[in-house]
Amino acid sequence: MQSERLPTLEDVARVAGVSRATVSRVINGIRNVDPLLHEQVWSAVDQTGYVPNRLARSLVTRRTGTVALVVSDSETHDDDPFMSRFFSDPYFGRVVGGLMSVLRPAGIQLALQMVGADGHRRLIGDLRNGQADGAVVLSLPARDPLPALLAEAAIPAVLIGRPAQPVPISYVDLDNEAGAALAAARLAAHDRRRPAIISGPADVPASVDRISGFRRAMARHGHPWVPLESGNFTQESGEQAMRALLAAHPGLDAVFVANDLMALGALLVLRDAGLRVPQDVAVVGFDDSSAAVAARPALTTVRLPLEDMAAEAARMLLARIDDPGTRVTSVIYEPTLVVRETT
Amino acid sequence: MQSERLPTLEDVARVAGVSRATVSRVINGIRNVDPLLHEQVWSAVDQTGYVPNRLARSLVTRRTGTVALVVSDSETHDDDPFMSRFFSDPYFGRVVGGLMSVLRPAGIQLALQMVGADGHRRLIGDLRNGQADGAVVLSLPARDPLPALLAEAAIPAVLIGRPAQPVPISYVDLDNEAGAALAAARLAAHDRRRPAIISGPADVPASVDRISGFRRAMARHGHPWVPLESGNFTQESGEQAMRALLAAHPGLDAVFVANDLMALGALLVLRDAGLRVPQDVAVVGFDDSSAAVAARPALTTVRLPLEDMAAEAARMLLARIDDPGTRVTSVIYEPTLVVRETT
DNA sequence: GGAGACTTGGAGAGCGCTTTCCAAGCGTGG
DNA sequence: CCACGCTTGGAAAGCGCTCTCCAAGTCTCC
Repeated sequence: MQSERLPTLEDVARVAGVSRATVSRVINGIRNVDPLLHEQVWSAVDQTGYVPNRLARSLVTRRTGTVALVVSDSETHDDDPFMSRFFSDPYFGRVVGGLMSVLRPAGIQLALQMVGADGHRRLIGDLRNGQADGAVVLSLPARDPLPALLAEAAIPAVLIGRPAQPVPISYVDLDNEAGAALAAARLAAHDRRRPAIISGPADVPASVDRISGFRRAMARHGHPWVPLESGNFTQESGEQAMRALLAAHPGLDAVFVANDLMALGALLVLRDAGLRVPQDVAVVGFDDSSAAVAARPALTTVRLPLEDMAAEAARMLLARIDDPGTRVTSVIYEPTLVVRETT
Repeated sequence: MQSERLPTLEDVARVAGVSRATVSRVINGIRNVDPLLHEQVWSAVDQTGYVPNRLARSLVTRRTGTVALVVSDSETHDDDPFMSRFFSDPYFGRVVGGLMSVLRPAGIQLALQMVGADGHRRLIGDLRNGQADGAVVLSLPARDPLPALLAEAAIPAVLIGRPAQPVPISYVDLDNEAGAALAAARLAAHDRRRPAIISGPADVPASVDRISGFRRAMARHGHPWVPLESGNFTQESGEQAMRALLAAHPGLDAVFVANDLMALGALLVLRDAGLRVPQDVAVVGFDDSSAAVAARPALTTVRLPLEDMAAEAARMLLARIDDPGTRVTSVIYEPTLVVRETT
């Protein structure tokens, strides 16, 4: 890597018999260059095997051709195993896939940035002086100061998921309330009378919305109150919640679970309890992740088009980078219900 | 982001009343600086809110503090949906998690690089002139030219998974043969007499080893030949393979499946065919991914300690970056069998 | 045929940082 | 008391690139 010196613009210029500036013009596709020289330069580039040095270029253009995927988790620390759990969750992969689908064709790199309780200041600093042109933020904890800091520093950024406190930053999200209502409607239509909820953490916006959406819709269908047990989006927590629910409300005949992984856990517990799904208890999940298809019985679930959302976030970010004057906007996706075997 | 100019070394120097060089020394922790000045400099840093510009620093030091995670897939193109499938596979997340566990404490960034059929040359160029200090390579296709190119360009790199052709590059891998043998032993011990294999693509080294390891071990146990059907590591392909196997060998009583996702598919098909697992047919998977625990019945599987492997790869890479003279070495992990309900 | 407008190439000044080289300041021993 | 060696700070030369100026050359039109 450091062995012999790599060819530079200067070298190309020498071989082509022109000045550095001319080579730069040709390479960056600026007109006003004699076709003949144009030709000469390219052949010199071939000859020398020249590749522009991105660092040097970025230093002057103030553009890196990189965006950061910031995974913010101000509540845990570096040695916390939570992070690895997060990465193996399908959620992370879907987001990366979605981002890549628009970033890659645009020739933009994705840099992964994790930031814990302390790193905020540092992150902002790095971002500001050219680590990346902008950031897509996956903000995990409820009261994360990061979105506000980003807005304040005027760093182009797009959040995936609505921030807990209103902040002047663009975001993409799903209409979680509507999604939950969809689930409720399905359950009510099949005449379930004793529904329950397994929710996510009580302080995450998405979680809150799913709960209120479900409860509100159920109220409309004549069930003013729905018991709730909350988990943390892992399969294991889903199992625990299901057990607790079963103990407290043995007669329940429907469960709305705030994500598929927890629903998977719930399914296992129901099975172990000798309850048939969907005959005895109907289950609706949320996300439509690969887990939903893999589940037995296959899970009816609210589709969260995460890949599309991430792709849209990437597009919004790119637009904002191109023109910082772009207005702060948010895109809310409409959920759909994917009916499979558990309802 | 571009609004007002960020403080530079120069600014700090002015505030502290010393020269640029001195500030640089203090910041980079070089001795030989009067404690008094030392103090003054740091307070000036605080005062100005100075953050060193990584780009400028990298340009001169030739160190970026970034390593690339290269996902190489020379056989598909940009618009191929294969990639998104890959990202949602737990495999990707586990690797990222493992890498991060050592990179993050070391203060090193991870940049995601995807490279398709054409991008090799460009990638090498970018890597050579300082996109990253080194690369961890996830090489998907069988005859990928990338490892050889990296070796030739003398770029610090570590592969995850043995390359198809021998190449002078370090790698981490699992002893796939031994893993398959473990599965075979388990099956034989439970007196299964009609085993079958669902393998991965025939040209991927890991796949080949798992097949030969299983067959060899089974031969030792008195089953000289084992029928095989191959898939592509997706759940769906697992289903297809299982169906084909069932059609061709209705009497089979054991299946060794080359990864958990395909095993999940196999399980579903067996269930639909009215076969009980493990009573009628025993199933052993490979990977010990989250899918194995989620499966019903829970999947007996060969554990692939991917997080550990990725972490080790990161450590090896870091060592090699620090001292390019480090010898090319490979670390082979020993597999273990995780017994659950399917055997 | 010459002045003005336009095209095209080159010189050079940085972008923000590190690091070598040098000079000044200090203490010591002869 | 002066020569010598050591410590410590500063000046300046780049790292590889872009891009603004400016000069030279070409063309057009009166």
